[in-house]
Amino acid sequence: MDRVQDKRNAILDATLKLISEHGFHGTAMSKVAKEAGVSAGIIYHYFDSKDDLIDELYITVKCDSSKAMLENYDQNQPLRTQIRQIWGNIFRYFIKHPRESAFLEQYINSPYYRPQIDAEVSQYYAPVVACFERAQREMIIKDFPEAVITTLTVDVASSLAHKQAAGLINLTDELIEKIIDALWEAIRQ
Amino acid sequence: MDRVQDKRNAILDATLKLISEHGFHGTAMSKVAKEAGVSAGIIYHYFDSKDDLIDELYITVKCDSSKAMLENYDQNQPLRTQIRQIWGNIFRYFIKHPRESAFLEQYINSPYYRPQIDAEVSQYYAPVVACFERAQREMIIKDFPEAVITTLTVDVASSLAHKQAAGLINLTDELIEKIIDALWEAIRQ
Amino acid sequence: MDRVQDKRNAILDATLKLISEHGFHGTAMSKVAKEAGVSAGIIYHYFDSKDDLIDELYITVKCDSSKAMLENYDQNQPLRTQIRQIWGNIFRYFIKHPRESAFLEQYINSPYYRPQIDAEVSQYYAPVVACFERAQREMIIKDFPEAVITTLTVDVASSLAHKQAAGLINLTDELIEKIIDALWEAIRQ
Amino acid sequence: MDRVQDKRNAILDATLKLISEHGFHGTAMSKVAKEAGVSAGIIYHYFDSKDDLIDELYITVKCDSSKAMLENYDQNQPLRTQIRQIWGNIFRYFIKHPRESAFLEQYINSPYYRPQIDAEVSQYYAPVVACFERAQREMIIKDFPEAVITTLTVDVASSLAHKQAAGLINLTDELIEKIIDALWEAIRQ
DNA sequence: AATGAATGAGACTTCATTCAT
DNA sequence: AATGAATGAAGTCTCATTCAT
Repeated sequence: MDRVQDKRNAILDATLKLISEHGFHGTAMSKVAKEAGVSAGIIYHYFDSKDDLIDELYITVKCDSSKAMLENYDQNQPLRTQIRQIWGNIFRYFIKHPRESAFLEQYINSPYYRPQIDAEVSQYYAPVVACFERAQREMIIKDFPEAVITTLTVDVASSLAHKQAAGLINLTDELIEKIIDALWEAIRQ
Repeated sequence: MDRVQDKRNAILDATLKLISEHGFHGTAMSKVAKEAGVSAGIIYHYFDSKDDLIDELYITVKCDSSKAMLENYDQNQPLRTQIRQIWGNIFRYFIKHPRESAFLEQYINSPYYRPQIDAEVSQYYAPVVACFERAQREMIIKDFPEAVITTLTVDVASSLAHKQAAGLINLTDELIEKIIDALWEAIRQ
Repeated sequence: MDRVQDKRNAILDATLKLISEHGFHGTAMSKVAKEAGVSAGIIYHYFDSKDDLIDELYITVKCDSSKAMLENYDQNQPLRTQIRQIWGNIFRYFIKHPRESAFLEQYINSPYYRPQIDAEVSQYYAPVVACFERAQREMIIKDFPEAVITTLTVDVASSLAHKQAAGLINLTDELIEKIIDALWEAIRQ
Repeated sequence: MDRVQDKRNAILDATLKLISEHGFHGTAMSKVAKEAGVSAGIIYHYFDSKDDLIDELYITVKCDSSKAMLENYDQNQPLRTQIRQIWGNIFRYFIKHPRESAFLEQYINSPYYRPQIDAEVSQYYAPVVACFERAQREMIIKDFPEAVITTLTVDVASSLAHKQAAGLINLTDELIEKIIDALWEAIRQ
């Protein structure tokens, strides 16, 4: 069982590495196999197809990032503190995981992405969504649609992390704090 | 002369349409030719390779969008008005041009993108950059690096337009105004 | 193992046949595949490219012909007998193997040929070279550079075999003997 | 008329240069046009096809080399002197004209070559052939078929010139004299 | 005579997927 | 569960040749 999961994960890791570096098109299944240290054929034992492998990778990364968003999350803190904690987590996650960041951006902007796939991972986001909804009900933040909130949080963080990885910016802790301050000003009421 | 540009543009248009719908990998040169109503071979008369075609399309779209940013731009208005005008232009451009929006996002997040290519189009951005720099010198907006400003303007607008095109959000004029208000709060000093 | 070599050899054989008949340009990879009874893709499992396939074929044929040169070669015989034996072997080889002969001539006179590639097969020629060098040291034959000796042996034989294959000449055993006699007169001291 | 011949010759020259350097396959008609300073279309005004162009080039080069063979040829000299003169001419021609030499070798060893094409140029060879036939009748040289004589003269010279051009040998005047001496020993009776 | 844009067949090569072992 | 040779469709690109101008 464990060994099985190891091999499956090795394949996912190899795929993540190669796609983040060379894109979907630049990532041949044979290269995934070599990078993962397995045979080309066995990938099809764990995944139905290349598309399925990529979808599964998306779900895996999305789950990981969702969990990372809630690190040190404390519902007893003031909502402003909670939201800032989530933001900080998002920023740190993407900066620490440039591969995941690059992969997610590619995936979401590619024809692979179908909104319905997010239904499978929405449960992991639930606490985050709930937190923002509560803040809206309590009129602490503005009444934007969820998609706008996501843009101002996940997408901004991912975009900045991407620029960091490309060397276009140097995101120090201090700068991150300033950006979080700014974003807070944007959504607070 | 005119005819030559017409054919070149027909190829670029076809490429834009197909890539925005089916991605880089899903866009075969033979399909571009068919969509543009030309033979497969002639594409290579106008462009060195598929990569070159895509790079040229990026530059073309980037120029168009840069020009659109400065529509009705009036340097005699207050800086706050100038910046809000630019933002409005960006939002409207991406919403009106979902193909360009989708293409740009795919391009930037793909291995095709190399920061150096932006050097070729930076001149078109110059007035926008100058506007924000002036606002920073006059201490009207916060002293963020340019990349952060770009994220909070172009990237946010592009991301929202993308969600609009996917049906995840309904960007009314009123909502756009509210988002611009919020972003202004984020960067104002 | 054996099967692997079989398939590789089938590809080399098919290439030899087609190139000797239709030239490099007239030999498409798809035709090689059909002639060899394999799929088009598998050729690239055994060879990097068409160029590599052709280079490998050259090395293979060169090795074969080198070995053939030394058939019944006996170092204890007088040097004159040794040299005549080698010449006879060369003539017989090229006449018996018109495909190899035609291929070698095409290859050597094409842009494929780079002198350095012969370094890989020079070891097989070593005994032949050594034999002629000994004959030069013992002042039995003239002191020509190696390239001249090669021309008067391999190249003349190849050229004659080519004409034989084209029906321009009828190389009987008797005529071959006479030509060998003549060549011996040319190089003897 | 003159201008017409100039353009035709420019095309032939360009073809000779490119084929001698890059082979038949590496010589596209568009490159010939560019090298000759003419448009791609006009080539088909002077030649029926690429194959025809190459055949015409062969005939042209063959005529030139045939004429060169007879330079300073004097029927009143002893036959031995006449033959040595021809040989010297051949050697000098090929060494001075490496492009022609390289082209001829490629052509003859390619599927382009059909023995019948030589019928068109045989008239130019006639004096040379006649010279060797006379020498055979007078029993000054051995009674080899014409093809063998050609091999020992034209082919040997061409082969050596080719090696000279490739830097594999240094054909000094002295060495050429020695090779001619050797070849004379080969065919003399 | 001349141009060079245009055509389209066909070349080389890649790669997702299968299957005998 | 695993291998990796094998398939063959499909992709990018080239180029001999044509033709409107």
